[in-house]
Amino acid sequence: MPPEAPAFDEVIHAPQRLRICAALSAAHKVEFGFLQERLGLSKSALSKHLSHLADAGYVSQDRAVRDARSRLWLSLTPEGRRAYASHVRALQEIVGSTDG
Amino acid sequence: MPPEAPAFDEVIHAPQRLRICAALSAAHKVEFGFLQERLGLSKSALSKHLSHLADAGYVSQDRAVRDARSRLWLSLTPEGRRAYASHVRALQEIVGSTDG
DNA sequence: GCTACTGTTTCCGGTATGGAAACTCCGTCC
DNA sequence: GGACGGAGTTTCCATACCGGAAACAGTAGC
Repeated sequence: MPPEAPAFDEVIHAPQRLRICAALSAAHKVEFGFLQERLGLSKSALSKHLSHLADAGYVSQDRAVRDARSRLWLSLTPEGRRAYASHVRALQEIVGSTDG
Repeated sequence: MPPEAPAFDEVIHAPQRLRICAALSAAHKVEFGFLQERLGLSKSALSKHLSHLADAGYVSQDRAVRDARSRLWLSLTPEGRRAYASHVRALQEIVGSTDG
């Protein structure tokens, strides 16, 4: 199966969501609190970004108990992985030969 | 001189401005009309984005006559090139090992 | 001066963004 | 079971961004 054409995705492109997707793409699951601390976001801001990504079908949520507390675990859906990879390709296409 | 640390730049990151910077980085000078057609932007939108970049010191403007018309030529300032390259590095750092 | 073309600025409506605070849920503990 | 506290969510609000349309300004040529 050939890779689909790069597609610039405004939902993913927003700075914080790009970071969120990058973090999620590097792992199977990531805890809400870990993301929050890593990105330096408030709970409400992170929650809103995650809702945004979930509405797009890019992120799925799971609850699990750790340290006697229910916690939220996030992961990219297959569609989310595709969209993220596609967006990264779109970025690479835009910056082209730019020598970072 | 070692390359400066990657710096994520919100001014550059906006989708259209990222494209503008990419286009400018690939050439010495680019005509307003060429940019407009290439990016599919309205005159006002492009003008505003260029003002934004110029305010940040990233873009310089030059007027020259071609075909009996005064036209605007745009180019990245040295600072603009640095900031753009730095932003691209920041993006690469974020997406990390993502296989585009 | 008048016209035509190149950009710029203003006006306006729609939307994104983020912090603070109120609120919901749920597991723990007594 | 009821109180407590942590984990996220939603609401409220204020700010900023964004883009189209239209009015405006500057310049070249007649």
